[in-house]
Amino acid sequence: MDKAELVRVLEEIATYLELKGENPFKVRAYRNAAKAVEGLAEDVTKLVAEGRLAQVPGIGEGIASKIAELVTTGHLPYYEELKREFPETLLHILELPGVGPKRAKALYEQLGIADIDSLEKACREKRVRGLPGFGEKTEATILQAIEEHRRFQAYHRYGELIELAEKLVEALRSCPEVIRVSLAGSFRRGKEVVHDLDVLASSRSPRKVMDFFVQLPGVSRVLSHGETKSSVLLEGGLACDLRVVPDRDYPYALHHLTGSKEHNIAMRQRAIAQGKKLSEWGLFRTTGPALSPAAASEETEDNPHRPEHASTHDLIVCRDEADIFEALGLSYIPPELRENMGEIEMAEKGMIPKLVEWTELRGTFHCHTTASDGRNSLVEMAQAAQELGLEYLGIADHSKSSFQANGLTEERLAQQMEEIRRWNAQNREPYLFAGTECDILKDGRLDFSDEVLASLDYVVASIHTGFSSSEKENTRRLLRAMENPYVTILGHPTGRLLLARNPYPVNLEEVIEKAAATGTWIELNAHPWRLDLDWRWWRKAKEKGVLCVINPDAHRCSDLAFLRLGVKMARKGWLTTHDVVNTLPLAKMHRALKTKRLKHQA
DNA sequence: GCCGTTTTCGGCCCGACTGTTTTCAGTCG
Repeated sequence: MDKAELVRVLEEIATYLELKGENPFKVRAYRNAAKAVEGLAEDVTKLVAEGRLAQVPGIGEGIASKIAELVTTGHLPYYEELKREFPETLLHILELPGVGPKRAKALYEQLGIADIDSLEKACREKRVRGLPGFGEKTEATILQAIEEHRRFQAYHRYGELIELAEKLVEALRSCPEVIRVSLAGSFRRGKEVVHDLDVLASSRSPRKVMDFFVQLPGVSRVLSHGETKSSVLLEGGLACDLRVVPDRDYPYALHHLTGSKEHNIAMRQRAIAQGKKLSEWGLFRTTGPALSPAAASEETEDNPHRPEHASTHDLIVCRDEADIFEALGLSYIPPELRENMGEIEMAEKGMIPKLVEWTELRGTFHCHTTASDGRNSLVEMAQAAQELGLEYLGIADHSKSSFQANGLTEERLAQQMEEIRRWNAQNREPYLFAGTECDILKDGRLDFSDEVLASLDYVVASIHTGFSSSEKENTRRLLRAMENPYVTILGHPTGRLLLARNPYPVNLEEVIEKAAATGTWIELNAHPWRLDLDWRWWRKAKEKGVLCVINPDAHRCSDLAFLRLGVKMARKGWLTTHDVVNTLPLAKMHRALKTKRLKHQA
C-alpha cells in the first residue's frame, strides 16, 4: 500500500459517502485527509508505527485508525462495505461534467443505471427527463457530456505520459540486443495530447527485442507480436507500438515515424524536386546510374522486409536525422517543429531559431502555497525551487473571490508579503517575489484594489468563473484586465483543461494585440492539464512582441517539475530564450517586472 | 469526521450558474 494508493482509497471513500448522501462535512473530512496524506513529507508507515498520524493536521483519531488498519493489514472493512453498496462503474458516471453524486444516486436508484452505456441508452429513450429534478435540457447535456467523454478517452495528456514513456525507453535500452532506441510519433513532437506511443529501436536480432518488449512489466495485453512490429496495451489503457529496424535504416525510420504526416509529405516532395526519394527505408538518388546488381543485393541482405524498389536506387547514407536534413539542403529541424507550419522553408534559409532549453529557466511566477489551495508551505516551495536550481520564485496565491480555493483576503495577503520580506531579508535562496493570482471579475475589474496590487511585486490575472459567457464578453473581460497597469501576467488565457473542458470562447488575436500594446506578459501555464496559451498561438504572439512566461501553476513542491513540460510547449511554439522572460537572471528580472508600471506612469 | 485560549458542542467556505422549478436543488470552481 503506497501513498498514492492510500490517497485514492480515502478519496473513493469520500465519493461513496457522497453517493450515500452522508453529512457533507464528513465527506470533506475524508477529502482533506487524502490531501493531508498526499502532502506528507514523512513515510506514512513510519507515522503509523510511531502513532503520530493523528497529529497531522486534517487527520483525526477516526481516520488515523482507518489508515493504520489499511497500512498494516492491507484491508479496510469500512471501505469494502461501502464498495458493496454501489457498483464500481457508477463512479465513471460521476466523471461526466454536470453529473454529481445526487444525480448519480437518483439515476442508479430510480432507473437502475450503473454505467455510462446504460445512461446513454436511457437518455436516448428519453427516460431520464422523467426523473424529478431532471428535464429535457439535462438529458441533452448528459448526452453531450458522454460524447465528449468518449472522444477524450481515446487520448492521453502528454504531460502525464512523460515518466512512463521515459521508463519504457530505459527498459528497452537495457535489452542487450538493442543498438539505438527512441520515442517517435506525436509524443516526440510534443503534442499536448497523444493517441498512443510510438517507439523505434535498431537491432541485429529484432525477434529477441520483440520478445523482450511484449513481456515488459506494465504491459497488460499484447495486441500483435510480429518480427519487426509489435503493439501492446499498457496498464492504464495506453497503446504502444514498437518498430525494430536494422541500425543503418534507423535515422530514416525515426524521421518517418516521428512525422508529422504533413511534414513527411512536404519533405518527400522536396526530395522528389531534387531528384531524390525519401521514405521510411531511406533517402535515395533516383537520377543517375543505378547501383550495380551486386551492391543492390548486398544492401537488401540485412533487411528482408525492405521493399524491392527501395534497393534499386543509390542510398544516400545518413548516420542520423541531421544528415537527412543536410542531404536535402536543410538545417536540422527539431521534432517539436515538424508540423509543416513553415519549418521546411525556414530550414532552407538556415533560419530555424535556437529554441529555448529547459536549463535556461532562472525562475518562475505562478506558485501556490498552503495559504490558499497549495499542499506545501511557502518555505517548502522555496526550498524545492532551490533544489531545482531556480534563482527566484514568485508566490501567487488565489485572491479573495476564489472561495473554493481559500483565496487570500487583503489582510492575509499582507501577512504573506511580510513572510516573503523576512525570507529575502535573510538573503536566503531563491529570491522570492510577492505576487497574487488575482481573479478577473465578471466585468473585467480585478479582485483587489489598485492600491493593494501596487504593493506587490507582480500580478497574475486569471479568469476562474463564468465559463459560459460569450466570446465578446470574455474578450472584453481579459482586455480590461490587461489595461490595468499592475497586471504583469495574463494567467491561463483560455481556461482549457485538456481532455476535460474546452477553452472558453475568446478572441485571442485581440488578446495578443492588447498584451503587446500594454506590455503584459502572457503565461504559458505548464500544468499538464492546461498548457495554456496553446503552442499554436505563440508564433503570432512573438511576432507582435509579446513576452512569454512559463509558469508551473504549482500546488505542491513536485509540481515545479512542470516547468520542463512548459519548455517543451514553448519550443513547439518556436520560442527562444529571448521570447521567454523567465530566462532572465534575477537582477534583470527586478527591472523587467517594473517595465509596465513605469510605462504607465510616463 | 475534524477542530478548539469562546475547548467536548457546534461550526465547518461562498457564490454563480443552470435548469428546474414556482422558490430551489445540484453542480462547479
